[in-house]
Amino acid sequence: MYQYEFPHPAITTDIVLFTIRDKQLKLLLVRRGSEPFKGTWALPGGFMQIDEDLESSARRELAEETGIEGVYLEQLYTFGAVDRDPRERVVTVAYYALAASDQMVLRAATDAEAVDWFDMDTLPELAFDHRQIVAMAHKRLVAKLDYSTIAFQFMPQEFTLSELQDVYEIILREELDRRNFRKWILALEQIEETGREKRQGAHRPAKLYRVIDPGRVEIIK
Amino acid sequence: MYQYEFPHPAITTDIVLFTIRDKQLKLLLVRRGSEPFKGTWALPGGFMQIDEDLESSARRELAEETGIEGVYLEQLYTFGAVDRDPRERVVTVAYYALAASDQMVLRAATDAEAVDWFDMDTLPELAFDHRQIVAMAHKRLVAKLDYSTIAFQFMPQEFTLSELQDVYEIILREELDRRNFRKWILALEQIEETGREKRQGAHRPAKLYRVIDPGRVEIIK
DNA sequence: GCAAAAGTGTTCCAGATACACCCATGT
DNA sequence: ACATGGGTGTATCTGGAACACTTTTGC
Repeated sequence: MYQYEFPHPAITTDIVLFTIRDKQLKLLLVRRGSEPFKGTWALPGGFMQIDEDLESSARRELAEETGIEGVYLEQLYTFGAVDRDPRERVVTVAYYALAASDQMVLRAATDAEAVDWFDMDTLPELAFDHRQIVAMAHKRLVAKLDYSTIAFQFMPQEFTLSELQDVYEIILREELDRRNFRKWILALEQIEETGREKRQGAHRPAKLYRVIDPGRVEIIK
Repeated sequence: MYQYEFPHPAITTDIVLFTIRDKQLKLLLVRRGSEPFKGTWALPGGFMQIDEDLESSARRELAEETGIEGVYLEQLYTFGAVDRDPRERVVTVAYYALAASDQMVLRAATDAEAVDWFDMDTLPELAFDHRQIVAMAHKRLVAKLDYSTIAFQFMPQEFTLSELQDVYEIILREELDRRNFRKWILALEQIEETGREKRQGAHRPAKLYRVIDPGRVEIIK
Protein backbone atom coordinates (compact mmCIF):
# COMPACT_ATOMS: atom_id res chain seq x y z
CA MET A 1 0.00 0.00 0.00
CA TYR A 2 1.16 3.48 -0.84
CA GLN A 3 -0.03 6.44 1.19
CA TYR A 4 -0.19 10.15 0.44
CA GLU A 5 -1.41 13.16 2.38
CA PHE A 6 -3.56 14.29 -0.50
CA PRO A 7 -5.18 12.23 -3.26
CA HIS A 8 -3.11 11.50 -6.36
CA PRO A 9 -4.40 10.66 -9.82
CA ALA A 10 -3.06 7.75 -11.79
CA ILE A 11 -1.12 8.46 -14.96
CA THR A 12 -1.39 6.36 -18.06
CA THR A 13 0.16 6.61 -21.48
CA ASP A 14 -1.80 5.71 -24.61
CA ILE A 15 -0.38 5.25 -28.08
CA VAL A 16 -2.05 5.99 -31.39
CA LEU A 17 -0.01 3.91 -33.79
CA PHE A 18 -0.61 4.46 -37.49
CA THR A 19 0.70 2.51 -40.40
CA ILE A 20 -0.15 2.14 -44.05
CA ARG A 21 -1.09 -1.24 -45.38
CA ASP A 22 -3.15 -2.34 -48.36
CA LYS A 23 -3.36 1.30 -49.52
CA GLN A 24 -5.19 2.24 -46.34
CA LEU A 25 -4.29 4.22 -43.27
CA LYS A 26 -4.51 1.77 -40.39
CA LEU A 27 -4.70 2.16 -36.64
CA LEU A 28 -3.57 -0.38 -34.07
CA LEU A 29 -6.08 -1.33 -31.38
CA VAL A 30 -6.17 -3.89 -28.60
CA ARG A 31 -9.25 -5.55 -27.21
CA ARG A 32 -9.56 -4.94 -23.49
CA GLY A 33 -9.29 -8.08 -21.39
CA SER A 34 -10.57 -6.58 -18.16
CA GLU A 35 -13.03 -4.08 -16.78
CA PRO A 36 -13.89 -1.38 -17.42
CA PHE A 37 -14.83 -1.65 -21.08
CA LYS A 38 -13.92 -5.34 -21.11
CA GLY A 39 -14.16 -6.66 -24.65
CA THR A 40 -14.13 -3.16 -26.19
CA TRP A 41 -11.35 -2.04 -28.51
CA ALA A 42 -8.97 0.55 -27.09
CA LEU A 43 -5.63 2.19 -27.72
CA PRO A 44 -2.61 0.29 -26.49
CA GLY A 45 -1.39 1.84 -23.26
CA GLY A 46 -1.51 1.58 -19.52
CA PHE A 47 -0.29 2.81 -16.18
CA MET A 48 3.03 4.59 -15.97
CA GLN A 49 5.47 3.08 -13.50
CA ILE A 50 6.73 5.37 -10.78
CA ASP A 51 10.34 5.03 -11.91
CA GLU A 52 10.04 5.43 -15.69
CA ASP A 53 9.58 8.56 -17.71
CA LEU A 54 6.59 9.19 -19.93
CA GLU A 55 8.03 8.17 -23.26
CA SER A 56 9.56 5.01 -21.78
CA SER A 57 6.17 4.13 -20.40
CA ALA A 58 4.57 4.54 -23.81
CA ARG A 59 7.23 2.37 -25.47
CA ARG A 60 6.99 -0.28 -22.79
CA GLU A 61 3.21 -0.50 -22.98
CA LEU A 62 3.32 -0.71 -26.75
CA ALA A 63 5.91 -3.48 -26.61
CA GLU A 64 4.11 -5.42 -23.89
CA GLU A 65 0.71 -5.32 -25.52
CA THR A 66 1.66 -5.66 -29.16
CA GLY A 67 5.31 -6.69 -29.43
CA ILE A 68 6.12 -3.60 -31.49
CA GLU A 69 9.37 -1.73 -30.81
CA GLY A 70 11.46 1.05 -32.30
CA VAL A 71 8.73 3.12 -33.88
CA TYR A 72 8.68 6.86 -34.33
CA LEU A 73 6.96 8.32 -31.27
CA GLU A 74 5.87 11.85 -30.44
CA GLN A 75 3.89 13.28 -27.57
CA LEU A 76 0.42 14.33 -28.69
CA TYR A 77 -1.64 15.80 -25.86
CA THR A 78 -2.58 15.14 -22.27
CA PHE A 79 -6.20 14.31 -21.51
CA GLY A 80 -7.42 14.87 -17.99
CA ALA A 81 -11.20 15.18 -17.85
CA VAL A 82 -12.34 14.30 -14.35
CA ASP A 83 -14.67 11.50 -15.38
CA ARG A 84 -12.71 9.98 -18.25
CA ASP A 85 -12.09 6.74 -16.32
CA PRO A 86 -14.81 5.23 -14.12
CA ARG A 87 -12.36 3.57 -11.70
CA GLU A 88 -10.36 6.45 -10.35
CA ARG A 89 -8.97 9.76 -11.51
CA VAL A 90 -6.72 8.99 -14.48
CA VAL A 91 -4.77 11.49 -16.54
CA THR A 92 -3.41 10.08 -19.76
CA VAL A 93 -0.51 11.37 -21.78
CA ALA A 94 -1.24 10.39 -25.37
CA TYR A 95 1.47 9.71 -27.94
CA TYR A 96 1.19 9.14 -31.58
CA ALA A 97 3.43 6.76 -33.41
CA LEU A 98 4.14 5.90 -37.02
CA ALA A 99 5.73 2.85 -38.52
CA ALA A 100 6.33 1.12 -41.79
CA SER A 101 4.10 -1.93 -41.87
CA ASP A 102 6.96 -4.19 -42.90
CA GLN A 103 8.93 -3.20 -39.79
CA MET A 104 6.34 -4.60 -37.50
CA VAL A 105 5.93 -8.04 -36.18
CA LEU A 106 2.72 -8.26 -34.25
CA ARG A 107 3.11 -10.42 -31.23
CA ALA A 108 0.92 -13.47 -31.13
CA ALA A 109 -2.01 -12.43 -29.01
CA THR A 110 -1.29 -13.04 -25.34
CA ASP A 111 -3.94 -14.03 -22.83
CA ALA A 112 -7.42 -13.41 -24.03
CA GLU A 113 -6.30 -10.15 -25.58
CA ALA A 114 -6.48 -9.54 -29.28
CA VAL A 115 -4.49 -6.99 -31.25
CA ASP A 116 -5.45 -5.84 -34.71
CA TRP A 117 -5.23 -3.16 -37.37
CA PHE A 118 -8.31 -1.14 -38.32
CA ASP A 119 -9.02 1.14 -41.24
CA MET A 120 -9.34 4.72 -40.07
CA ASP A 121 -12.74 5.04 -41.70
CA THR A 122 -14.25 1.92 -40.18
CA LEU A 123 -13.19 2.10 -36.55
CA PRO A 124 -15.17 0.15 -33.98
CA GLU A 125 -16.53 1.69 -30.82
CA LEU A 126 -13.63 2.65 -28.56
CA ALA A 127 -13.18 2.59 -24.80
CA PHE A 128 -12.84 5.71 -22.62
CA ASP A 129 -12.26 8.92 -24.58
CA HIS A 130 -10.06 7.13 -27.09
CA ARG A 131 -12.15 8.26 -30.02
CA GLN A 132 -11.27 11.84 -29.19
CA ILE A 133 -7.59 10.97 -28.83
CA VAL A 134 -7.59 9.23 -32.20
CA ALA A 135 -9.29 12.23 -33.80
CA MET A 136 -6.62 14.57 -32.51
CA ALA A 137 -3.80 12.28 -33.60
CA HIS A 138 -5.28 11.98 -37.07
CA LYS A 139 -5.65 15.73 -37.40
CA ARG A 140 -2.05 16.20 -36.32
CA LEU A 141 -0.81 13.60 -38.78
CA VAL A 142 -2.57 15.27 -41.69
CA ALA A 143 -1.27 18.69 -40.66
CA LYS A 144 2.30 17.47 -40.21
CA LEU A 145 2.39 15.94 -43.64
CA ASP A 146 2.39 19.45 -45.06
CA TYR A 147 5.14 20.99 -43.03
CA SER A 148 7.43 18.13 -42.02
CA THR A 149 9.05 15.00 -43.38
CA ILE A 150 6.97 12.79 -41.11
CA ALA A 151 5.66 10.72 -44.02
CA PHE A 152 9.06 9.03 -44.33
CA GLN A 153 8.33 7.25 -41.06
CA PHE A 154 5.83 5.12 -42.96
CA MET A 155 8.36 4.00 -45.55
CA PRO A 156 10.47 0.84 -45.55
CA GLN A 157 14.23 1.20 -45.98
CA GLU A 158 13.96 1.31 -49.75
CA PHE A 159 10.97 2.59 -51.66
CA THR A 160 9.96 4.07 -54.99
CA LEU A 161 8.68 7.59 -55.51
CA SER A 162 5.30 6.17 -56.51
CA GLU A 163 5.05 4.33 -53.21
CA LEU A 164 5.91 7.52 -51.35
CA GLN A 165 3.34 9.45 -53.34
CA ASP A 166 0.75 6.80 -52.48
CA VAL A 167 1.35 7.48 -48.79
CA TYR A 168 0.68 11.18 -49.25
CA GLU A 169 -2.41 10.52 -51.32
CA ILE A 170 -3.83 8.04 -48.83
CA ILE A 171 -3.41 10.34 -45.86
CA LEU A 172 -4.45 13.55 -47.58
CA ARG A 173 -7.26 11.78 -49.45
CA GLU A 174 -6.48 13.62 -52.66
CA GLU A 175 -4.60 12.90 -55.84
CA LEU A 176 -1.31 14.64 -56.50
CA ASP A 177 0.33 15.44 -59.82
CA ARG A 178 3.22 13.02 -60.30
CA ARG A 179 5.69 15.47 -61.84
CA ASN A 180 5.08 18.17 -59.27
CA PHE A 181 5.28 15.70 -56.43
CA ARG A 182 8.64 14.39 -57.61
CA LYS A 183 10.05 17.87 -58.12
CA TRP A 184 8.92 18.89 -54.65
CA ILE A 185 10.05 15.81 -52.75
CA LEU A 186 13.46 15.73 -54.42
CA ALA A 187 13.99 19.46 -53.78
CA LEU A 188 13.72 18.73 -50.06
CA GLU A 189 17.01 16.83 -50.33
CA GLN A 190 15.88 14.33 -47.72
CA ILE A 191 15.98 11.22 -49.88
CA GLU A 192 18.54 9.81 -52.29
CA GLU A 193 18.71 7.09 -54.93
CA THR A 194 20.03 3.76 -53.74
CA GLY A 195 21.14 2.79 -57.24
CA ARG A 196 18.85 -0.21 -57.11
CA GLU A 197 15.59 -0.73 -58.94
CA LYS A 198 12.29 -2.36 -58.24
CA ARG A 199 11.06 -4.56 -61.07
CA GLN A 200 7.44 -5.44 -60.62
CA GLY A 201 4.89 -6.14 -63.27
CA ALA A 202 4.96 -5.54 -66.98
CA HIS A 203 6.35 -2.04 -67.04
CA ARG A 204 9.47 0.04 -66.61
CA PRO A 205 11.33 -0.59 -63.32
CA ALA A 206 11.24 2.15 -60.69
CA LYS A 207 14.33 3.60 -59.03
CA LEU A 208 14.59 2.84 -55.33
CA TYR A 209 15.25 5.65 -52.85
CA ARG A 210 16.26 5.78 -49.21
CA VAL A 211 15.80 8.43 -46.54
CA ILE A 212 19.13 10.15 -45.91
CA ASP A 213 18.54 10.62 -42.16
CA PRO A 214 15.83 8.12 -41.25
CA GLY A 215 15.58 8.96 -37.54
CA ARG A 216 15.02 12.64 -38.06
CA VAL A 217 11.78 14.47 -38.85
CA GLU A 218 12.49 17.84 -40.43
CA ILE A 219 10.25 20.87 -40.39
CA ILE A 220 10.10 21.96 -44.00
CA LYS A 221 7.59 24.83 -43.91
CA MET B 1 -4.36 9.78 4.21
CA TYR B 2 -5.03 8.35 0.79
CA GLN B 3 -3.98 4.83 -0.07
CA TYR B 4 -3.33 3.10 -3.37
CA GLU B 5 -2.22 -0.40 -4.29
CA PHE B 6 0.54 0.93 -6.48
CA PRO B 7 2.46 4.22 -6.25
CA HIS B 8 0.93 7.27 -7.93
CA PRO B 9 2.78 10.34 -9.11
CA ALA B 10 1.58 13.82 -8.30
CA ILE B 11 0.35 16.00 -11.14
CA THR B 12 1.00 19.69 -11.33
CA THR B 13 0.16 22.33 -13.87
CA ASP B 14 2.59 25.14 -14.68
CA ILE B 15 1.82 28.24 -16.69
CA VAL B 16 4.15 30.20 -18.94
CA LEU B 17 2.41 33.55 -19.17
CA PHE B 18 3.75 36.03 -21.72
CA THR B 19 2.84 39.61 -22.20
CA ILE B 20 4.33 42.60 -23.96
CA ARG B 21 5.18 45.65 -21.96
CA ASP B 22 7.65 48.48 -22.53
CA LYS B 23 8.42 47.08 -25.99
CA GLN B 24 9.69 43.86 -24.46
CA LEU B 25 8.42 40.30 -24.31
CA LYS B 26 7.85 39.59 -20.62
CA LEU B 27 7.37 36.42 -18.64
CA LEU B 28 5.55 36.13 -15.32
CA LEU B 29 7.40 34.41 -12.48
CA VAL B 30 6.72 33.85 -8.81
CA ARG B 31 9.32 33.53 -6.11
CA ARG B 32 8.99 30.25 -4.27
CA GLY B 33 8.05 30.60 -0.62
CA SER B 34 8.81 27.02 0.41
CA GLU B 35 11.19 24.18 -0.22
CA PRO B 36 12.41 22.89 -2.55
CA PHE B 37 13.98 25.82 -4.40
CA LYS B 38 12.75 28.22 -1.70
CA GLY B 39 13.53 31.76 -2.77
CA THR B 40 14.12 30.79 -6.41
CA TRP B 41 11.93 32.15 -9.22
CA ALA B 42 9.59 29.65 -10.81
CA LEU B 43 6.59 29.42 -13.12
CA PRO B 44 3.23 29.92 -11.46
CA GLY B 45 1.57 26.55 -10.96
CA GLY B 46 0.91 23.81 -8.48
CA PHE B 47 -0.75 20.56 -7.66
CA MET B 48 -3.87 19.58 -9.53
CA GLN B 49 -6.86 18.82 -7.32
CA ILE B 50 -8.38 15.39 -7.71
CA ASP B 51 -11.75 16.83 -8.82
CA GLU B 52 -10.71 19.48 -11.33
CA ASP B 53 -9.59 19.05 -14.90
CA LEU B 54 -6.19 20.10 -16.16
CA GLU B 55 -7.06 23.46 -17.65
CA SER B 56 -9.13 24.41 -14.61
CA SER B 57 -6.16 23.59 -12.46
CA ALA B 58 -3.91 25.84 -14.50
CA ARG B 59 -6.40 28.73 -14.34
CA ARG B 60 -6.91 28.27 -10.60
CA GLU B 61 -3.21 28.22 -9.84
CA LEU B 62 -2.61 31.28 -11.96
CA ALA B 63 -5.44 33.15 -10.23
CA GLU B 64 -4.35 32.07 -6.74
CA GLU B 65 -0.72 32.97 -7.16
CA THR B 66 -1.00 36.08 -9.27
CA GLY B 67 -4.61 37.28 -9.32
CA ILE B 68 -4.72 37.00 -13.11
CA GLU B 69 -7.84 35.62 -14.80
CA GLY B 70 -9.36 35.24 -18.22
CA VAL B 71 -6.20 34.91 -20.27
CA TYR B 72 -5.72 32.91 -23.44
CA LEU B 73 -4.48 29.47 -22.39
CA GLU B 74 -3.25 26.53 -24.41
CA GLN B 75 -1.71 23.22 -23.40
CA LEU B 76 1.99 23.13 -24.25
CA TYR B 77 3.60 19.83 -23.30
CA THR B 78 3.78 17.37 -20.44
CA PHE B 79 7.09 16.97 -18.65
CA GLY B 80 7.68 13.78 -16.73
CA ALA B 81 11.38 13.12 -16.18
CA VAL B 82 11.73 10.86 -13.17
CA ASP B 83 13.96 13.20 -11.18
CA ARG B 84 12.45 16.55 -12.10
CA ASP B 85 11.18 17.13 -8.54
CA PRO B 86 13.28 16.11 -5.52
CA ARG B 87 10.26 15.50 -3.24
CA GLU B 88 8.33 12.83 -5.04
CA ARG B 89 7.48 11.80 -8.57
CA VAL B 90 5.79 14.78 -10.19
CA VAL B 91 4.50 15.00 -13.75
CA THR B 92 3.66 18.52 -14.85
CA VAL B 93 1.31 19.54 -17.61
CA ALA B 94 2.61 22.87 -18.88
CA TYR B 95 0.38 25.52 -20.41
CA TYR B 96 1.29 28.68 -22.13
CA ALA B 97 -0.77 31.80 -21.78
CA LEU B 98 -0.85 35.19 -23.45
CA ALA B 99 -2.42 38.41 -22.28
CA ALA B 100 -2.52 42.09 -23.05
CA SER B 101 -0.63 43.83 -20.31
CA ASP B 102 -3.44 46.30 -19.72
CA GLN B 103 -5.84 43.43 -18.99
CA MET B 104 -3.89 42.28 -16.02
CA VAL B 105 -4.05 43.40 -12.46
CA LEU B 106 -1.30 41.76 -10.51
CA ARG B 107 -2.47 40.79 -7.09
CA ALA B 108 -0.59 42.41 -4.24
CA ALA B 109 1.94 39.81 -3.22
CA THR B 110 0.47 37.41 -0.69
CA ASP B 111 2.50 35.83 2.08
CA ALA B 112 6.18 36.10 1.56
CA GLU B 113 5.70 35.38 -2.13
CA ALA B 114 6.64 37.86 -4.78
CA VAL B 115 5.29 38.00 -8.33
CA ASP B 116 7.00 39.88 -11.11
CA TRP B 117 7.54 40.27 -14.83
CA PHE B 118 10.91 39.47 -16.39
CA ASP B 119 12.37 40.24 -19.78
CA MET B 120 12.79 37.06 -21.79
CA ASP B 121 16.46 37.82 -22.39
CA THR B 122 17.37 38.46 -18.76
CA LEU B 123 15.65 35.63 -16.92
CA PRO B 124 16.91 34.67 -13.47
CA GLU B 125 17.78 31.14 -12.50
CA LEU B 126 14.60 29.05 -12.45
CA ALA B 127 13.44 26.21 -10.22
CA PHE B 128 12.99 22.59 -11.39
CA ASP B 129 13.11 22.16 -15.17
CA HIS B 130 11.26 25.42 -15.71
CA ARG B 131 13.98 26.81 -17.95
CA GLN B 132 13.28 24.00 -20.39
CA ILE B 133 9.54 24.61 -20.20
CA VAL B 134 10.02 28.31 -20.89
CA ALA B 135 12.26 27.54 -23.84
CA MET B 136 9.62 25.30 -25.39
CA ALA B 137 6.86 27.83 -24.81
CA HIS B 138 8.92 30.57 -26.39
CA LYS B 139 9.70 28.45 -29.41
CA ARG B 140 6.02 27.65 -29.83
CA LEU B 141 5.04 31.29 -29.53
CA VAL B 142 7.47 32.33 -32.25
CA ALA B 143 6.31 29.52 -34.51
CA LYS B 144 2.62 30.24 -33.97
CA LEU B 145 3.05 33.87 -34.87
CA ASP B 146 3.62 32.77 -38.45
CA TYR B 147 0.67 30.48 -38.93
CA SER B 148 -2.01 31.70 -36.53
CA THR B 149 -3.61 34.86 -35.25
CA ILE B 150 -2.21 34.31 -31.79
CA ALA B 151 -0.57 37.74 -31.68
CA PHE B 152 -3.99 39.35 -31.23
CA GLN B 153 -4.08 37.88 -27.73
CA PHE B 154 -1.46 40.44 -26.75
CA MET B 155 -3.54 43.39 -27.94
CA PRO B 156 -5.90 45.56 -25.91
CA GLN B 157 -9.46 46.04 -27.17
CA GLU B 158 -8.45 48.84 -29.51
CA PHE B 159 -5.03 49.22 -31.05
CA THR B 160 -3.27 50.76 -34.01
CA LEU B 161 -1.60 48.84 -36.81
CA SER B 162 1.76 50.18 -35.68
CA GLU B 163 1.21 48.79 -32.21
CA LEU B 164 0.29 45.43 -33.70
CA GLN B 165 3.37 45.50 -35.90
CA ASP B 166 5.49 46.28 -32.84
CA VAL B 167 4.26 43.06 -31.24
CA TYR B 168 5.35 41.02 -34.25
CA GLU B 169 8.71 42.76 -34.40
CA ILE B 170 9.39 42.25 -30.70
CA ILE B 171 8.62 38.55 -30.75
CA LEU B 172 10.26 37.78 -34.08
CA ARG B 173 13.21 40.08 -33.29
CA GLU B 174 13.25 41.47 -36.78
CA GLU B 175 11.96 44.56 -38.52
CA LEU B 176 9.05 44.24 -40.91
CA ASP B 177 8.14 46.42 -43.86
CA ARG B 178 5.19 48.58 -42.87
CA ARG B 179 3.33 48.43 -46.18
CA ASN B 180 3.68 44.69 -46.55
CA PHE B 181 2.68 44.10 -42.96
CA ARG B 182 -0.50 46.15 -43.34
CA LYS B 183 -1.45 44.48 -46.58
CA TRP B 184 -0.92 41.05 -45.05
CA ILE B 185 -2.69 41.65 -41.76
CA LEU B 186 -5.71 43.31 -43.38
CA ALA B 187 -6.00 40.52 -45.95
CA LEU B 188 -6.54 38.09 -43.07
CA GLU B 189 -9.87 39.83 -42.41
CA GLN B 190 -9.50 39.26 -38.69
CA ILE B 191 -9.47 42.90 -37.61
CA GLU B 192 -11.64 45.90 -38.50
CA GLU B 193 -11.54 49.66 -38.02
CA THR B 194 -13.38 50.97 -34.99
CA GLY B 195 -13.88 54.39 -36.59
CA ARG B 196 -11.92 55.97 -33.76
CA GLU B 197 -8.42 57.40 -33.85
CA LYS B 198 -5.48 57.57 -31.53
CA ARG B 199 -3.91 61.02 -31.31
CA GLN B 200 -0.55 60.84 -29.63
CA GLY B 201 2.43 63.10 -30.16
CA ALA B 202 3.20 65.55 -32.90
CA HIS B 203 2.15 63.50 -35.89
CA ARG B 204 -0.76 62.21 -37.85
CA PRO B 205 -3.34 60.26 -35.77
CA ALA B 206 -3.57 56.50 -36.27
CA LYS B 207 -6.77 54.60 -36.97
CA LEU B 208 -7.82 52.25 -34.21
CA TYR B 209 -8.71 48.64 -34.97
CA ARG B 210 -10.36 45.84 -33.06
CA VAL B 211 -10.19 42.05 -33.39
CA ILE B 212 -13.41 40.79 -34.98
CA ASP B 213 -13.51 37.56 -32.97
CA PRO B 214 -11.28 38.16 -29.95
CA GLY B 215 -11.66 34.75 -28.30
CA ARG B 216 -10.67 32.78 -31.34
CA VAL B 217 -7.18 31.93 -32.63
CA GLU B 218 -7.27 31.10 -36.32
CA ILE B 219 -4.80 28.98 -38.20
CA ILE B 220 -3.86 31.05 -41.21
CA LYS B 221 -1.20 28.89 -42.89
C1' DG C 1 7.88 75.26 -40.84
C1' DC C 2 9.63 71.24 -39.03
C1' DA C 3 9.82 66.87 -36.79
C1' DA C 4 7.56 62.49 -36.34
C1' DA C 5 4.74 58.69 -37.17
C1' DA C 6 0.65 57.29 -40.39
C1' DG C 7 -0.78 56.02 -44.63
C1' DT C 8 -0.47 54.26 -49.39
C1' DG C 9 0.93 51.09 -54.84
C1' DT C 10 3.76 49.00 -58.05
C1' DT C 11 7.42 46.06 -59.64
C1' DC C 12 9.90 41.91 -59.18
C1' DC C 13 10.94 37.21 -58.03
C1' DA C 14 10.34 32.58 -56.52
C1' DG C 15 7.73 28.79 -55.60
C1' DA C 16 3.42 26.31 -56.73
C1' DT C 17 0.32 24.69 -60.29
C1' DA C 18 -1.26 22.89 -64.63
C1' DC C 19 -0.43 19.99 -68.21
C1' DA C 20 1.19 15.55 -72.19
C1' DC C 21 4.36 12.66 -74.13
C1' DC C 22 8.08 9.06 -74.36
C1' DC C 23 10.43 4.95 -71.86
C1' DA C 24 11.36 0.31 -70.21
C1' DT C 25 9.50 -3.77 -69.09
C1' DG C 26 6.60 -8.54 -68.97
C1' DT C 27 3.54 -11.13 -71.28
C1' DA D 1 2.69 -5.43 -80.20
C1' DC D 2 0.43 -3.89 -76.39
C1' DA D 3 -0.63 -2.82 -71.76
C1' DT D 4 1.25 -0.86 -67.60
C1' DG D 5 3.28 2.16 -64.55
C1' DG D 6 7.93 5.10 -64.60
C1' DG D 7 10.11 9.09 -65.89
C1' DT D 8 10.63 13.93 -67.55
C1' DG D 9 10.11 19.94 -68.92
C1' DT D 10 7.76 24.23 -69.76
C1' DA D 11 4.43 27.90 -69.38
C1' DT D 12 1.52 30.24 -66.18
C1' DC D 13 -0.14 31.98 -61.92
C1' DT D 14 0.11 33.72 -57.37
C1' DG D 15 1.70 35.24 -53.04
C1' DG D 16 5.72 37.41 -50.77
C1' DA D 17 9.49 40.84 -50.84
C1' DA D 18 11.53 45.13 -52.03
C1' DC D 19 11.04 49.81 -52.20
C1' DA D 20 9.83 56.00 -51.40
C1' DC D 21 6.89 59.59 -51.14
C1' DT D 22 2.75 62.22 -49.28
C1' DT D 23 -0.36 63.26 -45.19
C1' DT D 24 -1.64 64.90 -40.72
C1' DT D 25 -0.68 66.41 -36.59
C1' DG D 26 1.72 69.09 -32.20
C1' DC D 27 4.93 72.18 -31.10
